[in-house]
Amino acid sequence: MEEYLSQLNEMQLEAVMHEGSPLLILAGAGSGKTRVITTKIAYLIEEKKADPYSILAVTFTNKAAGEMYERVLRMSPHSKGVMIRTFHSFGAWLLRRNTHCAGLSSNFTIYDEEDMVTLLHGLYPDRTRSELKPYAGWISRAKDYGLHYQDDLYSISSHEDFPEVYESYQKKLEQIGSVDFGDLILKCVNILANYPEVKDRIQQRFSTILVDEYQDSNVAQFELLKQLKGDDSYLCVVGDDDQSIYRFRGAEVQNIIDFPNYFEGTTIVRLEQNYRSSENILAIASAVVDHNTGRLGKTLWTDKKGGRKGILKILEDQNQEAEYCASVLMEGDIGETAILYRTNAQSLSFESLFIRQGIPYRVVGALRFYEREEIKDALALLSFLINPRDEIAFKRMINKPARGLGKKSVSAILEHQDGTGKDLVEAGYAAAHLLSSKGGKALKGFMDTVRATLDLLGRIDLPAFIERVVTDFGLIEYHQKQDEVAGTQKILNLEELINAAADYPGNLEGLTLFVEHLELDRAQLAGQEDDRRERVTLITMHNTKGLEFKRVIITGLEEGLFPSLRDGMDEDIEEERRIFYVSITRAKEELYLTSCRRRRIWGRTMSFQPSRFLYEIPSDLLESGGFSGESRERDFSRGVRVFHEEYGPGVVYNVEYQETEEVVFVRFDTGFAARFIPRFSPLTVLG
DNA sequence: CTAAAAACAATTTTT
DNA sequence: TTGTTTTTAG
Repeated sequence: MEEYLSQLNEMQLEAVMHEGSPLLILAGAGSGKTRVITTKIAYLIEEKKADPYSILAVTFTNKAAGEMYERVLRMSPHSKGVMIRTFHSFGAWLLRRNTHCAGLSSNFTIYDEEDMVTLLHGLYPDRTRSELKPYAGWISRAKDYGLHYQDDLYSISSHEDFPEVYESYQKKLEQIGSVDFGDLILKCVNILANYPEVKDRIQQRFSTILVDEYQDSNVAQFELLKQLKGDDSYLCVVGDDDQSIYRFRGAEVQNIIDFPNYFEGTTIVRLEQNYRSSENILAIASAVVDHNTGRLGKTLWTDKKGGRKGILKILEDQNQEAEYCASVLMEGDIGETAILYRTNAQSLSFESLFIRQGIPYRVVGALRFYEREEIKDALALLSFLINPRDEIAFKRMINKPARGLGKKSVSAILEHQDGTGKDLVEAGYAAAHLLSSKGGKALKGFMDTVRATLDLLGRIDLPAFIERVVTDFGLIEYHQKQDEVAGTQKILNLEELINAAADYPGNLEGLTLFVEHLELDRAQLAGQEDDRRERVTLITMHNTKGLEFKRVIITGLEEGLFPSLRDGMDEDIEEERRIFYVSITRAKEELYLTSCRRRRIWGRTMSFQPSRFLYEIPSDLLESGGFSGESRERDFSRGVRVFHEEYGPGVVYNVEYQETEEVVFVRFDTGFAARFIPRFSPLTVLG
């Protein structure tokens, strides 16, 4: 322990040794905050003889939780049993142990946003999924803010019918016996608030609570923290307002500012020495984030003087961008390089080039394994076995593959179930006689398979069980055909799913846990081989939080893509800028920035201007000089004001390329819209 | 009821 | 452009 403590600087040591009052650590990027937390946990156990079971540490991704646990285990031999989880996974844990307080059955399943939309669609069949999608978003957001359907929801959505949609959604969800992500937090808050005996038990168990990435906690999570902290509990949170990048998900920076107000006597420790990046890279990051207002403000410094300047490259299109990245990879350590992008879809051009050139890569959390059709199918079957009231899972799988049970059969079963409190297996058997003899037989067959497979649970190991499930319900055969027709590899994915179950016990608890982990962790199976050496990392900017690489290439620095422009509110731009800040500060030694003039989106080639962020980097920090000081180029691009001799002033709302010809779409102030080929038409850009 | 055709949705970021 | 869902014709 001595050795670990001796590696810390003065402020870090203060944070580790601190005890008593609540502690707020304001930790800049690369200032060793994870080291501080892990050392603090190890110190509590080894030096202060704290019981590992009394310590709860909360992080924001499962990956971070796993890494933190590993590190603690390495430092402290007695630390087995420390609970390190994400907020949501902790919520699921607490909820499963107290289902009776929340009106849930013990084996609830967890719905993601797609399932939410499906449920809403079942409730409002006349509306399209895309009409209902915003409602799902608003419900999630409302829950992030701790709001129930009885509360004033105007701040979430001013839509007249939102409260009633939320209400019917919530009631349906509870009837089915499932929860969504928001419920994992909200229901816990309710239980702790309404059941003092549960609250006492939990507060007594977790006398020490630590929260990482506190700037990304939302209001509901803050409420949960307040409930969890007893009079004698020790609470320590670590955060950086400049790295708050989940506002869209309800993250509330205000939580940091409010922390000392709510928890009286809070001690604040600042960590401002950066151990990761060179002086130049840090200067770029600081220059950029300086453009934000409303920061708590802190000055990062490093003793790694100088270093290489940033390298900015303007490319024609995404293919050139990928080729440029490949050339950068060739001249350095591939395993220590990461390619960052704003949207998952951007990984495609890199992947296809790297496959052709044989460059080894790994994609972090992309094309979400668990969102694939076959995986969701298998998961739906398993969910239905766990919770036979799960209507969403039931509807998805009852006629897949086709067994002659269509809409009519489904509504017959549901009607039969209505109000009886029966689960869908009972209701299915009971409703079988209402169908045609063929349909009744098929329905009984399905339900028999349900019972027969459930009977196997506990007798064979979990991978074998899941294999039986996907085989016996005909899923393997179904997707095998699909594979042959479409040349996909769905069977391979199903096999991967089966293998992933190997670490779980072959009983109902094991199965429930397995499904829960898949639901809570999108990246579960995607990044299996974790050895970083020899592979370049392809990753979204959001996913890089907490990671570091010698060389970082930030791609797609184009206005409209990054910053992503939706409605262009200032607050949104500031969040985008923080995302840029997070991205830059991942780099230890070299930072590359690329921007394309054209990019193919949805099969259409669109023209882009360089990101405004590039103009915020001082020229002397970039090797080839930068844009700063230059005024942004005035050319035909989205949002630019133009003038036409005949139609007057207007705004460009789109630019496309047809072959090599630039086509500009203009909406004039009169309301008239038209397209022009600038080479031929009298269109001028207004200054 | 099934299979083919047409319509629709996706590209912001994630637990 | 791509894959999935809904509509339609048989």
